[in-house]
Amino acid sequence: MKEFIDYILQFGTLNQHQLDLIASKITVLELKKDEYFSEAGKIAQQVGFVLDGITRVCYYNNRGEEITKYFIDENNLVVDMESFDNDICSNAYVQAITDCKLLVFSKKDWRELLETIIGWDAIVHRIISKALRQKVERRSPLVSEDATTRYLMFLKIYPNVINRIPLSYVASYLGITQSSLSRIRKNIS
Amino acid sequence: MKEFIDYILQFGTLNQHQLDLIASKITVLELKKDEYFSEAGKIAQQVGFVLDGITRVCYYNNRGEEITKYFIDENNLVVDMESFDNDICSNAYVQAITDCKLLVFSKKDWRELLETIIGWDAIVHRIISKALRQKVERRSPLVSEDATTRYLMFLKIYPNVINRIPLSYVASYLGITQSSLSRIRKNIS
DNA sequence: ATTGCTTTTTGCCAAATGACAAATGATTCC
DNA sequence: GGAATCATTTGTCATTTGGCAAAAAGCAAT
Repeated sequence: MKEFIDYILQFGTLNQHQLDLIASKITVLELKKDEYFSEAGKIAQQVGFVLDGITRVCYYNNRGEEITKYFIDENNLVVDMESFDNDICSNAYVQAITDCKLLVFSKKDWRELLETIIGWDAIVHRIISKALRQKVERRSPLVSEDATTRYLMFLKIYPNVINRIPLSYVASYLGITQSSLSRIRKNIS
Repeated sequence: MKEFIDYILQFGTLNQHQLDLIASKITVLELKKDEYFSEAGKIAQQVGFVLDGITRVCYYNNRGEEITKYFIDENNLVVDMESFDNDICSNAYVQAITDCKLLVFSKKDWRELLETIIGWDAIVHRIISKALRQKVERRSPLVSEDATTRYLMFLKIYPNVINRIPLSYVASYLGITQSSLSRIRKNIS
C-alpha cells in the first residue's frame, strides 16, 4: 500500500484525508501466471497497480502472430486506459506473466474518486501522460535499431524482467524470432 | 482559423466568448522548408497548429544517424510538449519539411489561457492524450512487421505525405535504408 | 531416476536488408 | 541550355534475420 501512496505522491500533493479516502477503495487482487487482467473484446473494468510480479500487454496482428506490446512490472499502473475510460472494447490482452499481486480500483470507485477529490484528476492526468510518453520513448527507438541493439535496450529498460519470463515474450516484444533472440544472447555472452 | 476551432471543439465545448479569447492569442507563423519550429538542446517556446504543410520530429541516435520519429501534417498540433511544459531542454528537432503555415501560441499566452478558461485544460489534456496514444499506436506496430508492411502502414497512416517529402525521411521513419525503400517501392508497383 | 512436457538452442538454407559505389533522374541556378 | 547539386534507383556483395525442424536443456510429477 505504501508503495502506491509513494507512487501517486510523485505526481502531486494530497492530504491525509484524501489519501485515506483513496486507500479505502483499494482491494487486493492476486493473479496466477497466465491469467488475464483484462481481455481483448471486452471493456476494461479496473485500474491496477503492480505490487509484485510482471504483466504484459499483447495483441494479435494481421498474420495472427502474438505481439507483446510492453511489459509492466512492479510499482506501475496497469490499465487499458483507452478501453476503461471510454467504455469501448479493447483490442489487447493484459496478462500476468508471473504470479502477481495487484492493488485494484473498480471503475465505479475510480470515477467517484475523480469527482470527489480535488486535484486527483490532475494527478491522474500526469500519471497517464507520463506513462504514454514512456511507451513512445521505449517502443519508438526499437524501429531503427538492429536486433542486438534492441535486445540490449530491452535489458536496460527492464533490468528485472529477463530472468523471470519466457524468452518468447521478449522475442515478440523485440519483433524478432525466438531463434534470433537465442543466437543474439549467445553472441553477447 | 476555422480549422483550429473545429479541431478543439472535437474535444470539448467552449462558448463564443472563450473561443474569441483563444483566437485573440493566435499568431500566424510561416516556415520555409527545412526551417526548425523547435530545436534539440533548447526549450520549446510555442505551441503550433499546422494549417498547411508537413513537419517532422527527428533526433540523432547513438550512432549519429538522423531518425524521423513522426510526421505532423495538416490540422494537427505540433509541439514538443515534454520540453514546453516542463521548461527542459528538448532532445528532438521539430522541422518543417515543406513550406508551412502554422498558427502559434506563445508559452505565456498558452499558460494564461489554461488558467483563465474553465475547462480548457481538460480539453488540452484530451488532445495531448489522444496524440500520445496515436503515436504509440502508429510507431509500435512497426517493430514487428517487415519493411514492406511497414511502408504500406506508413502510406495508410499518412496518405497525403509520400509525394511531398524526400524518401530519405520516410526511410528513416521506417528504420530502413533508402536503397531498401527504393527496392520495396519498385516491388509494390 | 524416469517420464512427459515445455522452453531454449542449433543447424541448415532461403529471403530480406544493409553497406557502398555508381548510374540515373530532377531541380536549381547561372 | 548547361553545370552543379541533390534525390533516387540500381548493382554487387556481405550480413542479418526468418522459417523450419531437430536436438538439447530445464522443469514438474511420479
